[in-house]
Amino acid sequence: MGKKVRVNVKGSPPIEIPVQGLNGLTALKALSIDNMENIAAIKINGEIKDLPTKINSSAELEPVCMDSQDGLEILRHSAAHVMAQAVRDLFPGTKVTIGPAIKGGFYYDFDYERAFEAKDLPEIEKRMAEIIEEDLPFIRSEIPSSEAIDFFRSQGEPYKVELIEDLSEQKVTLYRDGNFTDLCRGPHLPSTGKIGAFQLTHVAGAYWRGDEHKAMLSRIYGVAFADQKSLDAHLKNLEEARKRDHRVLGRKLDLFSIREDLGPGMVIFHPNGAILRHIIEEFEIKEHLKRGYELAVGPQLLKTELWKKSGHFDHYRENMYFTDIEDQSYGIKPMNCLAHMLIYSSKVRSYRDLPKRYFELGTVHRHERSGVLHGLIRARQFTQDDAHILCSPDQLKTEIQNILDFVGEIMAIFGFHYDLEISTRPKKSIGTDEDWQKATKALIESVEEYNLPYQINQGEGAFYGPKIDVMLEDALERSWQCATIQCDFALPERFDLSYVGPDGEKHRPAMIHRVILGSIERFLGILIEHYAGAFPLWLAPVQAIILTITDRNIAYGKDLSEALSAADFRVETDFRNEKLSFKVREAQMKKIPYMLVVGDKEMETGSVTIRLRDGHNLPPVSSKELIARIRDESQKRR
RNA sequence: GCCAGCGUAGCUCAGCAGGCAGAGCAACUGAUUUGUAAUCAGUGGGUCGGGGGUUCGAUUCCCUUCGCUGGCUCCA
Repeated sequence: MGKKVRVNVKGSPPIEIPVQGLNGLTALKALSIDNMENIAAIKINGEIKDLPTKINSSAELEPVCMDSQDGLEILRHSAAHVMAQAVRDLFPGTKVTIGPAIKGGFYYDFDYERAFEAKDLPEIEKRMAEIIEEDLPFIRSEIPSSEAIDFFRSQGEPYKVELIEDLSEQKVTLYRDGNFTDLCRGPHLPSTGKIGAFQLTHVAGAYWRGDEHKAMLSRIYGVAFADQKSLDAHLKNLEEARKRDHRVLGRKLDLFSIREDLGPGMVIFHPNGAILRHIIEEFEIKEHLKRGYELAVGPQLLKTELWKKSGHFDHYRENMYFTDIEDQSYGIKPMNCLAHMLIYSSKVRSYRDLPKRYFELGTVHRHERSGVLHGLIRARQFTQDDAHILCSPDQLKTEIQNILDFVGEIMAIFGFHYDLEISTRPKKSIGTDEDWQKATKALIESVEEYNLPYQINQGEGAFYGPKIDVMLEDALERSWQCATIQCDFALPERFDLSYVGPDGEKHRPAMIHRVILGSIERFLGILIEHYAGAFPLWLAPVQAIILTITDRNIAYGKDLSEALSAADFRVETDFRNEKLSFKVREAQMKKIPYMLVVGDKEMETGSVTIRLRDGHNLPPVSSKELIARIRDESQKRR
C-alpha cells in the first residue's frame, strides 16, 4: 500500500487517498465534485494551478469554475494562446509576442510582414474553432531558460527570446498544445476544447513593450466565455453601452458639437449643453465657497517669461500654444496655477492666513496629440474646477484629507464609484528628492488613514510633484482621470513664495494643485454616459414639457408654463397641432423628466396630468402640487 | 504622433467589376384639432471631406492631405 495524503475541498472534511497518480483532476473526482465540465483549474492551498497538477502532500483544494473571475481569466488566456496558434498556422513567418487576458477579454500582439486587418479575423476564427474542436490538451513543462532560448531562437521567435532573457530566471515554463509551444506562466485550461465560446472583436496597433520607440506590432482583441449564452449577453451589453456614447447622445440631445472646420478638440456647447454645464459650475462654486475656498480669475495669456520661470516652458512646451504680439511672446495657459501664485505673492502672508485656497473655473488649452482626442472626454480646450492651496507643511495632510472628503461627497451626489491611483516621481521632473519623498509620503498616508484602496503608478507623477488621481469609468468601462490631488514643493520655491511664521521668520509654504471634477468637459462626457442622457431633474436641460391635446388648451398651457418658469424651472411647451402620442414620443426621445399633459379634462378641474420619463402616469395634480413635487425632487438632486 | 479602418443630404445609412447620386428620419408647404413612443399628401435639399493623378469619363481606381473611429504612446 502506497503513501496516502489527506485532501479536502475548502470548507468540507478531508478524505485520505493514495498519493499514487494523484493530481488536481483525480482528487476532485475522488472528492465527488460534480459538474467537472465547468472546472477551469484548481486552487491548491489557495494557489491557482492547472487541473492536472500533481498533488504530493496533504492539501486544501478548491475548484475554479469557468464562470468565476479566475476561471474566465484562465479561459481567456487559453483563448489568446489558441489565437496565436491559429495566426501562426495561417500566416507563416508571424512572430508572436505577448497575449494576456484583460478586463473583458484578451489580446495577442503579433509581428507580421503587414498589419492584420478586420477582414483577417473570420479566417483566424475559423482556424481557432478547428483547434478548439480538436480538443488538444495543454501540456505544461518546465525547462532551463538556456534551453528555452535555444528553442525559441530555432523557432524564429526573437520576442520570446528577449522575454526570457529579461526574466533572468533559471527555469521557465512552457505550454504546448498540438504543434504550438508558448512561453507562459499559466495556468491554462486542461484542453482547447474547454473554450466554450469566443469572438475576435477588433485589431489595433500596439508598440512592443508599450514603448513608442520600439516596433509597432499588430494586436488582435477577442472575448471568450464558457458558453455561447454568456458571450451573446456580453455582446448585447456592449451594444447597449455603445448607445450611451456621449458623442452619440451629445448630438441626439443637442448638447454639443465638435467640428472639423472650427478645429479638432474644440467643443461648441449648444444651449442644452451650455445650461447643463452652467448648473454644474454654479453648484461647484457654491460647494467651494462653503468649504473655505476663495474665487480667483486669471488671464488666458501669460508672458512666456513667466512660463519659463515656472518650468512649464521646459517641461510642458510641446503641449502649449504660443503667440507673439509686439515682439513679446505669450503662452496660452495649459494650467491655472501661475495666476494663483501671483495672487499669493501680491502681499506679505502670515501663518495666520494659511491655508489660502484659490478656486477658479479655469479654461485651459493643451495641444493634445491628434490620435488621442475623444469627444468631450479628451479635448484641446477644457475648463478645470481648479484650486491651489497654499499651506504650511504641517497643514498638508489635513488639506489632502479635506479634499478626499470633498471628492467623496461630490461623487456620491452623482452616484459614481471611483478608484484611486497614486503616481510617483517621473524621470522628467523638477525639485529635490527629499521634497518628492515628503510629498509622496503625505499623499500615501492621507489615503491610508482613510482606509481607501489605491494603486501605485511608479514614475507617473506630474513634473512638479506626486499625485492622487481619482479614476471614473465611461460606458465602455474605460478608465479616465477626473479628480486629482497634486503636491508641489517646486513652484513655491521658483516663485519664492513665503509666509511669516510665529517666529517672525519667513517660511516656504507647501502647495496642492487639485481638481474635483477635473475637466468639466470630461466630467460631462462621463456623466452623459453614466445617466445614458436621462439626467436627474436638477441637471436636466429641460425639466418639463407641456403637451396640449388641442388648440383649445393652449392658453391654459401657457399659464402653467409661466407658473413653472416663475418657480425657476426650465420648461418647454409643445402646442403644435399634432397627436399626443407624437408629442410624447418626441419628449421621450429628448429624455425630458416631466411630460405635462393638458387637455379639456385638466382645464375643467384646474389640474395637470404627469407622465414620467419611465412611462408611468401619475394622477392629475394642481400646478401648486406639481411645483412642490418637482422642487423637492430637484433639491434632493436625484 | 504611431498602426488599422472609415469620411455619400441636417441625422442614420444604401449605391459604385468606372457611365446622369438614392432611401428612411429631419426640414419646408398643405390638409388633419387629435388623450400617452411616429396622421396623410406634396416640396426642397449633395462640390460623394479637400487637393492632385489615371481615364473619353472618377463618388467608385491610385497618390496626398484633413478629419473621425478603435487601440498604442501621452494625458484632465
